[in-house]
Amino acid sequence: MKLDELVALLRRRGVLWPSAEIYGGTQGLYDYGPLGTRLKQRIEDAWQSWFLGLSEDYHLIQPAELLPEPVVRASGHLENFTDPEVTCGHCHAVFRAETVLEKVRPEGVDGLSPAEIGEIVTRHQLRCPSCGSTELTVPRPFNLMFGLDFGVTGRERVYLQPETAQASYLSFARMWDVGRRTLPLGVAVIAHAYRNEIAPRQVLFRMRAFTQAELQIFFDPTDFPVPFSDVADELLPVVRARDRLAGREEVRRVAARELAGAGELPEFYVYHMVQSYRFYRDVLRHPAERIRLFEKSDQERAFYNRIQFDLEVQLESLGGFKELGAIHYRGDYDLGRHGQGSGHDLSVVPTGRPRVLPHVLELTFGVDRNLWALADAHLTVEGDRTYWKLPSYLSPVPVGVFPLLKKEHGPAARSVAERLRSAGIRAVVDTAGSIGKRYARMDEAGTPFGVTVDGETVEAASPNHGTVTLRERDSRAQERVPIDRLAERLRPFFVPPRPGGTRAD
RNA sequence: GCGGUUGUGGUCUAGUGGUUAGGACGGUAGCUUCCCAAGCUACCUACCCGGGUUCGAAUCCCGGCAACCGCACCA
Repeated sequence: MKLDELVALLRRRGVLWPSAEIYGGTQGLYDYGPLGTRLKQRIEDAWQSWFLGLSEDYHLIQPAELLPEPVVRASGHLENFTDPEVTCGHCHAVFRAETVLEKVRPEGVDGLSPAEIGEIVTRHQLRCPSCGSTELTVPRPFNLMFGLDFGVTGRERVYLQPETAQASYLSFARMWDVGRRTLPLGVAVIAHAYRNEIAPRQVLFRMRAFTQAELQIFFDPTDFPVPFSDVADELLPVVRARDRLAGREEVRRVAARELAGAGELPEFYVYHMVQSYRFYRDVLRHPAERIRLFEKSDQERAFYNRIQFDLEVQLESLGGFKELGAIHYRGDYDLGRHGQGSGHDLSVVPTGRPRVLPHVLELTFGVDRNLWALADAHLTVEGDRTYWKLPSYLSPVPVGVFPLLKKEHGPAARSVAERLRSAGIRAVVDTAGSIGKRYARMDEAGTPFGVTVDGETVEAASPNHGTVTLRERDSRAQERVPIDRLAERLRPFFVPPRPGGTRAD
C-alpha cells in the first residue's frame, strides 16, 4: 500500500493522527487513537514476552524520562548530539560542519567551539559544497536534545532523554545490588525518547517523541554463555559491511554457526542476532524474505559500537528496507563514561570471578516504526476486501460479537460478549448494518475472530442451541462452537510467543 | 534547514472570481435482512490558519502552519 493510502486508512480507523490536529498539526508528533494505543501495548507486550523470556535475569524497569545535565555530559550526548552547522549565505544550503571541514580537518570537529570552526572556514577559504560560494557563515550550535529549566531557580538544566538506554546504565549499580549479583544482567526499558529532529519525515519513522523498547545486557566479556546450539543452524539473511564495500549489496543467507565461526563474530552476538531475527519472523510475522540484518561499517556506526547490525524490513509504503531495530555491541563505553562522570566505580565482582567493568549488548527496537511496519506488512487488499492480517496476540480487538439480527439476537450477543470478558478476553459487540458489513469492518481493524449469534443459538428446540458461529478473519472459515467452550478455545491465540516456545497459530 | 508540489466533510474527490459548495465511500437512526460491504428512508460532517486585492475569494496575491517528493540530516 502506498504511504498516503496507509495514512488515510490508519487515520480513518482511529489508529493514529497528527498531534494538535485542530491547530494544523505539529511536525514530528503523532497521537495514537484507541486502536493504535491497544496495538502499541500489544507490541510492547510481545516484545517483553520474547526478549525478557531469554533469561530470568532480564528485568523491565520504568525510569523518569528526564536526565540531569551531568548525565548527558558523561554519556557524550551534550557534545556529540550537537551537530555544528555551516550555512551558505549565497544559496542558503545548510551543511554539517564535519562535512565542510572534511578535507582540511579529517579528524572531525568534535570538541571544537563554533568560533573555532568559523575560524577554520575563514582561514582555508572553504567553499559551499553546493554552489561554490565562500559566503559560509559562522556555525551556531544545534543540539538535538530538548533542554528544560528544572527547579524553581531555573538555573538547573535537565534534558528529555534522547534514548532510553541511558536509564539502564544509570540503574546498573542499583540493579546489581537488588539482583542476584550475577552477569549477564539485563535491564530493559520501554519508554519515550525525544529528539529535536531537523526534518521529521515519513510519519512514524522520524518523530520528535517516540517510544523505544531496549534491552541492555551487561556481561563479562570473558564469560557470556549462551545456548548456541539452539540457534547454530538458523540461516540469517545478512548484508556484510565488507561485501558492500566490495560492491555486493545483496542479502546472503548464512548459518549462525558460520557467522560465529573462526572467531569472527562472538557467539553471544550471533545468538542475539538469531533471537532478534526470530522475533521479527515468528512473532511480528514479517515474511522471511523481507527481513535482513544489515551490518554497519566502521564509518557508519557510532564510534563506541564495536559491532552493529541493523534489523531492517522491506516496506512497500516507504519503498525499501527500513531500520526497525538494531543489535549494538557497545563495549564498556557506557559504564566507563558514567563511572567517570559520577565518580562511582561501576565495576563489579561476580561470585567466584575477578572484578570486571561489564560490557553492554544493546537490543534496541523502535515501537512506533514497528507499529507502522505491521500495518505495511499485514494490511491486505484483495479486490474490494481489506483485511489486516495481524497475529491474534497483537490485535487491538481480539473478538467481535455480532447478533445476526439486531433485535432478535442482540441480548444473547451481549451476554456472549460479557462471558468472554469475564474470561479475560476483550470482546466488542457490533450491531450496526448487515452482518457482511460488520465482518468487513472487523477485518479492516484486524480482529481475528468473529462470533455470530443466530436463531439456532437462542432457539431452545434447536440442536445447535447454545452454540455460535466462529469466523476466522483470514480464511473466512466458519465453525459451530458451544458458548461454554468459546473462551478456552480462543485463549491460546492471544498469548504472545516466547523464545523456544511453540506457536499457537 | 533548502528547493519543488499540494492543502475542500471521517476518507477519496468535483468545483479557476458570483454554486443552496456537488458526488462517492463512510457514520448515525429507522425499516428490511437467518452469515460475508445488498436494498429503502432520513440525518451527519468540509473550503488548513491569518492578512490583502475585489462590489464579491474555496478560487488571485502575501505570510504562517502542515503534508508529500528531492537534497541535506538522522550521537
